[in-house]
Amino acid sequence: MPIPTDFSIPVRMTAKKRAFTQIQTWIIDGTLQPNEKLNDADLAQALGVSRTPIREALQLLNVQGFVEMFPGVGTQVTPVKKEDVKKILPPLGVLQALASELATPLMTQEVIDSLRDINRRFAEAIAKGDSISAIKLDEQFHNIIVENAQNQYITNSVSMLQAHVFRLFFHDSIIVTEKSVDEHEEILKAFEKKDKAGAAAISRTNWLRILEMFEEK
Amino acid sequence: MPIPTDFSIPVRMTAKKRAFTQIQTWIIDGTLQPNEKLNDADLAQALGVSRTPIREALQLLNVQGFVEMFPGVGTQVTPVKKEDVKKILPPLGVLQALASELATPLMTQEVIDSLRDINRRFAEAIAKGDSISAIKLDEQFHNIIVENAQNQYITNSVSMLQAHVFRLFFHDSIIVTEKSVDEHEEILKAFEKKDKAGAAAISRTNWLRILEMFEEK
DNA sequence: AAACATTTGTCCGTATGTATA
DNA sequence: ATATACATACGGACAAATGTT
Repeated sequence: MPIPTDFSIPVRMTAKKRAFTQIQTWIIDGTLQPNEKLNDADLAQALGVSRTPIREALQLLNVQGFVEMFPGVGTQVTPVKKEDVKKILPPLGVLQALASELATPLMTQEVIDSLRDINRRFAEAIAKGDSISAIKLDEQFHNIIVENAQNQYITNSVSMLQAHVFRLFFHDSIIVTEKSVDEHEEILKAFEKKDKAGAAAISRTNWLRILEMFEEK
Repeated sequence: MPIPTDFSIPVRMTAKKRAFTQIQTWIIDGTLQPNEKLNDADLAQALGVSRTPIREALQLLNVQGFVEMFPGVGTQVTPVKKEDVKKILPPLGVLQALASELATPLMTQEVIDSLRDINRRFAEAIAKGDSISAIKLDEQFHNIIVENAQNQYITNSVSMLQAHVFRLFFHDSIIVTEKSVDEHEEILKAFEKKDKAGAAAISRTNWLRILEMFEEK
């Protein structure tokens, strides 16, 4: 298992946190392939730390579903099937819809304006065919809505699911289309009209449409 | 006679798992009070193990939101405010509704019958004023539905949220009422009619009603 | 301001369990 | 079946960071 050495080390972090972030990044971007065996001693050497923080990081990644641990046998990157997107998007959709609903009365014009700006850059990224940037901007757009719902339980659940979606997008080159741009704008208009139900409905549609696109392929 | 292979399921009871289960139980039932400081050395001695499995257990509990960790400073039981129930029930409600929707076409009459039996015992517990049993049966009822939705991402999110609900119910003696019994029966009838939308709607109502009850107090 | 006390974070050695020859 | 190799689980000691006197 060749472990890359070209990673940047953010300062002021514990070894555990560094290991967690780095390994998660490697799993999401495919550096560590699905089903790849994870040897804590090797990872420890690659990251220049001992096995303890690696073990702890792997356990957290296990809880989040990125690695599978078989006690006494081994640890490996969770295999990801393309079809998993069909299982992730429905719960993510209903949670995002709920977030939009709860965020509606709390939305200020400033936040809406900044969302509109992100959506503009999102449209540009799509026009340029820059899928990676587009996905990141899409994620950012929805994250801001979730934050404004001011509900930590929703934030936690969503962030976990979104990390998996991100990984799937990366692996299977799922593309977000121009249609999302219009839907985002519709969500913003619903916010401006304080239309809770509308914001929720469009949010859910926005996520489930990706699912439809996927099933057409 | 062939020897069954599903008897060795009792996964090796590791010290970490024991510590995790015990500490979580203590937090949920109030033995460990909100904001109480958790010293890993003390816990290690109390459970007769070293600090390592305690530390690992605390980190898992942290991910689930039961303890807060301040790096280099200390670890404490997450404070719970009664009002948190208002934040937990909405996401739990939409996820349970989604689970009901997805489970509808997969429901067999056998499962529905067993749910009806649980609901009967649920009604008995309420009639006897046995709130603890009632809550547990209510949880069991909904868990079976979630399992039958066959979506691991939903199962994970729900189980995390439900653990917190359980803790709140314990602390604040929130009571489930007879009305839930009828709603459960309505959900079962929707299953039998293969009415996805109906099952989802009633499921969500069932959870949000608890919220209304709470706000009336 | 500086040294102390306490607690957390990390390292590494060892024991235990698992799979394979 | 036994032995061997290997990976994990745990324990105990040291180092670093924080709050306090």
